[in-house]
Amino acid sequence: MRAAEELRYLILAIQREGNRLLAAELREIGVTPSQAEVLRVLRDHGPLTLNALGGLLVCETGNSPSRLVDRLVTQGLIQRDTDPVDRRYLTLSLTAEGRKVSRRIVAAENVLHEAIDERIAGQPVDQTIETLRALAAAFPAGEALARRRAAVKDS
Amino acid sequence: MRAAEELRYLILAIQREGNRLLAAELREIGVTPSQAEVLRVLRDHGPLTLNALGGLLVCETGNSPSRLVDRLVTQGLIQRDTDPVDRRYLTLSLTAEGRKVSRRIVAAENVLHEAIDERIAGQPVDQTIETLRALAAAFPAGEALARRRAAVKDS
DNA sequence: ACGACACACATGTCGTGTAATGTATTACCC
DNA sequence: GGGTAATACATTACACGACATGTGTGTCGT
Repeated sequence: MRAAEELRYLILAIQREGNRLLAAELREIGVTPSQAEVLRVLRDHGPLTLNALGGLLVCETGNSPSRLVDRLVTQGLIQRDTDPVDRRYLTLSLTAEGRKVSRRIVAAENVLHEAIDERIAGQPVDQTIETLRALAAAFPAGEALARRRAAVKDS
Repeated sequence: MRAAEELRYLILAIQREGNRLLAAELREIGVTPSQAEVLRVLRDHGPLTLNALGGLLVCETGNSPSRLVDRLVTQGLIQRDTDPVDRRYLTLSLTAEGRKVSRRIVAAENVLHEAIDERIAGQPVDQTIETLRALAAAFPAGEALARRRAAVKDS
């Protein structure tokens, strides 16, 4: 099998399985992996407009994550206010409940991350990350990651 | 950011973007990336039952890919017959049209694979693949890939 | 000032991806 | 042989993910 093809299928397989495992960890918290990412981004990067949030998400490239946010508002985890000076913009922020849930999400993610750490122990992980960064760099979702790294560095 | 977390998001980003690019290539052929995988597997691994097909797919782990096959049958790309000796089983095979489409799919995939090759040129790809194989090995979807490799080797 | 444009967000539609449940068919065991 | 369990597949329900399109809201040129 061609290297690019194997890479593609490996990445697909790992992504699916990681998502499944994370979903299982998050189930009792009552959020999905995508919803968890929104809460994590909102917790780490302050109040955001919908587009700014979308720009920091790896899931849901392209369009604004209106519906993703909808469900979190319905669950009382996110507060959504329209900006009074420019009524086109939303201001999204975590509610108290949302902050509480985001702490549990971090714990659930850590369970997955430790499972990953075990599986890749002894492998050249830094090399691998560098290769994958090169692959992701040109893509919108890769840029979202880079923006998050930059924002963390600033703070 | 922790290595496991960065790995997770990189893999998510690359998978999304790869899927988007492949979907764009496949659009004019009229199939989705998942449908393309079914046609490829069916082309490479002869007639299969639904469960056997599911065992070779990286997309759609777990359940039997009934719906996925449904649409391909509707499009006239797959022939679905019930096994006469054990009527629980299906026999899935490509139609003539399905074989024609599968050839166009290979060409579309090659466009993506060449784009990937360009992006990872100069990177230690073999190392990366080995690391990802270690990560995928324990998972059902990873086993699907291993089964496909084994089946190709046999033939 | 007003009309075209640009911008932010919302909505509709289609095809997954996953889990849970239902249904038909065969195998097993007494 | 008849009832029960196992097996293969189908169906349902929910939430995405992507694309296209719609709807308010503000900006800018004239």
